[in-house]
This record gives sequence, structure tokens and C-alpha cells, in this order.
Amino acid sequence: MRLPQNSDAQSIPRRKGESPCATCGIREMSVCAVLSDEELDRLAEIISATRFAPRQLIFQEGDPAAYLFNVTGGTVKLYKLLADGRRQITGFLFPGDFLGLALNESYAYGAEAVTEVSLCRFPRRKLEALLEEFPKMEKRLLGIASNELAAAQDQMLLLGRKSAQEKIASFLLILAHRAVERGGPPSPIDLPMSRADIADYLGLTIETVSRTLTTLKKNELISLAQAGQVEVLQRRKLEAIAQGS
Amino acid sequence: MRLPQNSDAQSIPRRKGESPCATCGIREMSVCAVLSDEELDRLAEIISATRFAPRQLIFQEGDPAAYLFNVTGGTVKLYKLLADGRRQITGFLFPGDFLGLALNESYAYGAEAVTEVSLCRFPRRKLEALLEEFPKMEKRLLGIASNELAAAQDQMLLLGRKSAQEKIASFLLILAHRAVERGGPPSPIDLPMSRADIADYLGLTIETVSRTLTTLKKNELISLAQAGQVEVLQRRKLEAIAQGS
DNA sequence: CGATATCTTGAGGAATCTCAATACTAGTGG
DNA sequence: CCACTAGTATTGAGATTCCTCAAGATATCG
Repeated sequence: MRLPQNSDAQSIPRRKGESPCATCGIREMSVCAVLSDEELDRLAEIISATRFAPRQLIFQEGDPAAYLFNVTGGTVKLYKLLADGRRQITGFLFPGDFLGLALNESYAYGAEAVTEVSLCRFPRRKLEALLEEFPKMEKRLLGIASNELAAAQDQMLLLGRKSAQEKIASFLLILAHRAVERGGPPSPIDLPMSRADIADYLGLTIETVSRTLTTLKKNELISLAQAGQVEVLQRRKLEAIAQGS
Repeated sequence: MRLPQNSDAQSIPRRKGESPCATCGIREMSVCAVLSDEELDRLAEIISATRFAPRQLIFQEGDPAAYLFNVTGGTVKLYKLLADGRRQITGFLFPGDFLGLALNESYAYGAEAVTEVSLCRFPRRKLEALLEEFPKMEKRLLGIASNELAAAQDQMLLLGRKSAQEKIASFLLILAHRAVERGGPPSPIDLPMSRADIADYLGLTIETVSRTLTTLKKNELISLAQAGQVEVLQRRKLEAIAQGS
């Protein structure tokens, strides 16, 4: 038997009649962007805001997919495991990203908070019922799925055919690009995740990640000023490396 | 400038009033399964059947996504390329599979016929218009996208964290499973693609694929009777290897 | 039946991994 | 405020898997 999921997730109470969507900072970047104010009110009825501490499990692979989520703050990692503990991180999620897009009966992967995380939680059944009424939202989900599929194929190319240096360069540029999408600067790049997480995302070991970053630093393509931040010094060269010199 | 795509694809003429759907053998396994007879008639108006010879390009990465397809016969490979020619095959498609699910303006990957291929071709604009009327079909596409996303994550785990032997074992079992889905036997497994294609799908070299198959044969887990076919002798052991012993 | 592509096998090399030691960082309590 | 601890990151040396290059075997097709 499995413990009920999220048993220790902090659910944030809400005063009656007050919609969390009203103050949602990432509404315009999320699934919700396509909804009218009235539709948003309907949606607000079924959602609840939740928070997770760093390293806290959001759900496990195989858990019944009772909820879908929107990331409203922090960084989430998705991963799959092999029997002997080898791990592949299949994605990092940032504010505005949708979590649980695999409308299956159970989750095909685990999800864990990397930083302090806040999520907007949708009961899956109720969301599916609402989708019947809001075809716009369904269309939006299909668009999101399309984009994720394209990103997954990029990641396969990275995992199957790129060298360690090409993987790291690609990774840094992807993070920079996503930061820009969220309205941030392209540099310095925030690295909220550990070396172990980066390694498991890129199909490398911790040591190779560390060594490769050191090499890029020695070659003055990047600088590692503060912990958890990378400054891009020579974007062009980094891009050239990422695409296979 | 790029040549017009599919310039040499053979478009199969159709007599007036005769729907190709009527004789479509894979209708029940495809997107079309959710449509009523009347809806299918509407869909039939916009489709055309096309054929491609082995090695023929169906479309290239970056081409404007004018058409979506349903595979009705044969095997298709999807791939992405790096600047220097390194290639990652991101998927093989078999009868019943949908091609082009990334409803973007341009294709995110190339598609090429592995064997003689027959496709049912939908003009993307017209299909999108029909989707407005057939929400069932849109829901079905979302379901297909969900499944592909889950498969993509499995493939990331394979590419990032599995050994050559584990990759080959996984690959054989995936093909067997998909053959069963299409109503075929689990063994022998058809391998319509070349060693080079298998290598580019698994992130290996041709030589490693060949050597690994030889080892599995020596250990009597499989046998390579005819070219292009693999018989599974010890499914349990193969599964154990695929999941990481 | 010969020509060509594909596949298999072999030998050596290279990229990355493993194991181990050291350095750094952040949080804790004196 | 500083020492201590635990976790995380870096660096080093050797091992290993897989790749590269090369030759030979097999299959395919005109």
C-alpha cells in the first residue's frame, strides 16, 4: 500500500469569494490565459493553492493521477527511475508550466520540488468536466502538449547524440531561453538545481558536469560567480557548441 | 530555396463518391475511431491517400507543416539532425500511428519512409477547421499526444541511463509490444529498419548494435533466423535486462 | 553472377564513468 | 562571531564502456 500522496503538502486556506486567480502572477503565461473572466471564475471554484518545501515529493510515478497542476512559483523536476536507482530527469518546470499533462489514469513519472514551490492544483476529474465546456482550454492543452513533444525530441537528440560539452552548453541556453520567456534576463542564468539533478537531466555523472562547467569557465565562455548562477560571457560560441560546433 | 515537399510522392486517384475510409484497414486503431459514419464522410472529403517508396522523404525538419498524416501501411522514421550530420531518430511509426502531431507552423523533425509506406493525408488547415466541429477528435488527439509524451519520457530514460544491452532489449520489447497492439504476434519481431536506423534510435553506433544483438543471440535470449526478424527465446530474461537487471 | 550495400567481427582508442580525496558552502550551536 | 558538521562541488587517477577505423562476410539487386 502506498501512503496518500501529498499528505504533508501545505494547502493554503482561502477566504470565501476570493479567487486566487485574481492575484495569480503567471495567469497570462499559463493555460488560464485563454479563459475569459467568467470562465476563470468557474475554474477558480475547483482549484486550490498548495506549497511544497524543497525536496518534497509532489507525486510518484504510478500514483493515481488525481490532480493536475500549474506551477505558480519555484522549480519542479520530473523524473523516471530504473529498478536499481538510476534516474533520468525528464524535465524541469518553472512558473507558468503545466504539470500532469498526460491525461492518463496514473502519473507516468515522479515530480519533486527543487526549490520552495507553489502550485495551483486542479482535481483531474473536475478539470476534465470543465474542458467539455471550454474547448478553448482543451485546444490550449493540445498546443502545450505539442510544444512539449517538440522539446522532448530536442532532448532525445541531446541525450542520444551530443557530447558532454554540447549537452552542458545546450542546457545553459535552454534555461536562459526559458528565463527570457518568463520575462527575465538571459544572463546570469539561475541554476536552482544541484549538479546531481543536472547530471540526471543530461545523462551524465556529477563529476562530468562539474568538469565540463570548469572547462567552459577556463575557456571564458561562462563564469560561475555566485553559487547557483552562471553568467554567459560568449553566447555565440556557446550556441555554436550546443549545435555541434 | 527548398524544393516543394513530396514532389514525387505518389497521390492515389480516387473515383468520385468513393471514400477511402470505407476500405481503411486501420480505421479502428487511428484518430478516426472516434468518429461516426457521418463525421467520417466529412473527414473523407479532405483526405487523400499517398504512397512513398523506401528511403523517400515525406517531409523535412523546418518545412511548413501543410499536412498531417495517418500511417495506413509500412514503417516511417522521424529524426532530427545536428549540423555535422549526426542523427537522432525520435520515433518509428507503424500503421495506425498519427504523423505530424505537433500542430505547429513547421515540422520540428524530418520524416522518411523506411519501407514502402502508405499514408492518409490531411491538409492541416482543413483538419483544424474540422476539429472545431468534432471536439471528440480533438480530445482524441490530446490523448494521442499524452501517450506520445509518456513514450518520449521512456525514451529519454533509455537514452540517458541505459546500457547498450538494456537499450537493445528495450527496443525489441517495444517493437514486440507495438506489434501486438496492431494485432500481430509478439514473436518473431519484424525489424524493417536497418542497423544504422536502430543505432540512431538508441544513441549507439551500428557496430555496437550488431555486437549486442550477437551477444544476445549467443546467450540464447533471441535468435536471428531470417534477416529483418528476431525471435524472442527468453522473454522474461529480456524484460529483466530491459528494466536494468 | 557480379556489384554494391549492409552487416558482422576485430583491434585499438577516446570519452565518460567510478572511486577516492579534497575543497567549498550553508546551516547549527557554542 | 567562529568552530563544527553535513551536504555539495571540485579535482585527480584509473577503469570501462562504447566508439572509431578497418577488414571480411553476407545479403540484395540488377
